[in-house]
Formats: sequence, C-alpha cells, structure tokens
Amino acid sequence: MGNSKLYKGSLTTIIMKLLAEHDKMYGYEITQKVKHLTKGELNITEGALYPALHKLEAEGLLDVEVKKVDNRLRKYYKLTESGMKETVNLLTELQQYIQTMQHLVNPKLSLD
Amino acid sequence: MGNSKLYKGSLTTIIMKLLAEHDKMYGYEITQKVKHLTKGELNITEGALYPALHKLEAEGLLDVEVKKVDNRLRKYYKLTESGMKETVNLLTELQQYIQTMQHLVNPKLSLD
DNA sequence: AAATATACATCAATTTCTTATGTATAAAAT
DNA sequence: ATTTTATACATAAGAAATTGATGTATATTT
Repeated sequence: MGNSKLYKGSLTTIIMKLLAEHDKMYGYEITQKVKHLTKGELNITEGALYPALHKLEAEGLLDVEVKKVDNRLRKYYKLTESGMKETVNLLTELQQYIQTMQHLVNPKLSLD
Repeated sequence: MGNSKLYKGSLTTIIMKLLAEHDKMYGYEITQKVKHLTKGELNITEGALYPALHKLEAEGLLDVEVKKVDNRLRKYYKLTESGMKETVNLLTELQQYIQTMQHLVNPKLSLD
C-alpha cells in the first residue's frame, strides 16, 4: 500500500470508513477513491484488497451484490448493521492510536 | 502490542524515537518507558521487541553495548549515525501517515 | 494492433507480531 | 523459608496482513 510500514493494519479501517460514507462501492472503485483522496500517496493493491473484502464479508460486516455494468462484472459491497457498529469501533481505535503515537513521538506536548 | 491492529508496523518507529531522546536504553527499559508514557495503553511484548532490536542492529541502525548491573545482564542500544538519519525518515513517515489517515477518515475537513 | 484501463481473483513468499516457553538473578510477599 | 513478582535476556511455532506476481476477461485509447 503506502511507502511506509505504518499502513500495515489500516486497510480494514479505510475500507469500512469509505463504505460508511458512500453506502455501496465495488473493489476497483475503492482503490481509485483512495488514490484520489490521498493524491497518490496510498495505492491499495488488489492482492491486499480482495482478500480483505472477502474476509469482511465472511465476518458478516459487509454484504455483497453482484452487478453487470457495460458487460463487466462488479461486486458492490455495503456495510451490514454489525459492520456499521464495527466501523465506529475502528474509527475510535484510529483516534486512540494517533493520540498515543503523538504522545510517544512528541512528549514535549504532554505531561511526562 | 496495542489492542488495535493499527500498531502493526509502528514498533520500529517507537524504538528509534525513544533512542533519539534517551541516547541509550536497554530492552526492558524500553518496554517500561512505553508502558508509562502511554499509561498502559501500549505494552510491547518481549517476543516483538527483542527480534526488532536484533534486526535494527543487523541493519546497522543500532549499536549495542553489554553491561552487567547488579549481577544482571543489560544490553544497551543506541542509534548509529545512519540510525539517526533513519529516525528522521520514520518520524516524517509517521506524520505523513497520520495526515493521510485524517484525510481519509475526516474528509469534511479537507478539499474533496 | 498494441497498450492501457477496468474488474475480478488467487497464490507463494515475506514481514510483523502473538503466545508460549526457557534461563537466570533480585526483591517482595506470604 | 518459600513462593511470587520484577528484572533481563532469548527463541520458536503459528497467525495475520501484505507484497508482488500471475491469470482471466472486456472496453477504451493510442
């Protein structure tokens, strides 16, 4: 994905958040959306994305709906009820992660 | 380490930054420092820490000096020249990561 | 006609981390 | 006096996430 190892572990959070905003998206669309939103900083590879989507579906966090558009196959994913709840958790964890890392990396701004 | 998968990939950054601040530290000291700085949020396990330190040493980013204190062994690690440069890169990458994730997660605050 | 873009997928290998286990000394608690 | 906790290192099997390569197929652009 990114040029930095830090992106390891954040793919699920990214997918879920995009789906929380856009209701339903297909895989390729997600890769393009992320590329544009990050101005090329982050390029999700297919080898990471598709297995991640399949796993989220298997866990019941995503529902899938197959459509044929322009004679090409698309798999539209959307959050389930439980997926919406999990998205809230993931976003909370992201904020917590960022705060913790800021503390560690910028201790001058905290009280230690 | 943390309760969230997001911490995957950040151990090296944490170690290097602590060594940039404290000149020399030993493994156990690092685990305790992180625990205190994060108020228990982040607990680095030995199974993650020691292999990470060995790898950084093998890469020439850390130097090691063994000392016996109170009849117990300690391995003090410190940044090499190249380790200091790499630390700057890692911290830049962390800031970039945080910015990118904020963009993705809080698109309202950005220009898309 | 060839190359690029769209759209899915899988798979071997790599990296990172977890969890368990092991050794050894010192200090604290029962 | 003995057990537990803390200090201090280490490795190793397995899990999980990702990389990078490869494959199929259609549509569009050069």
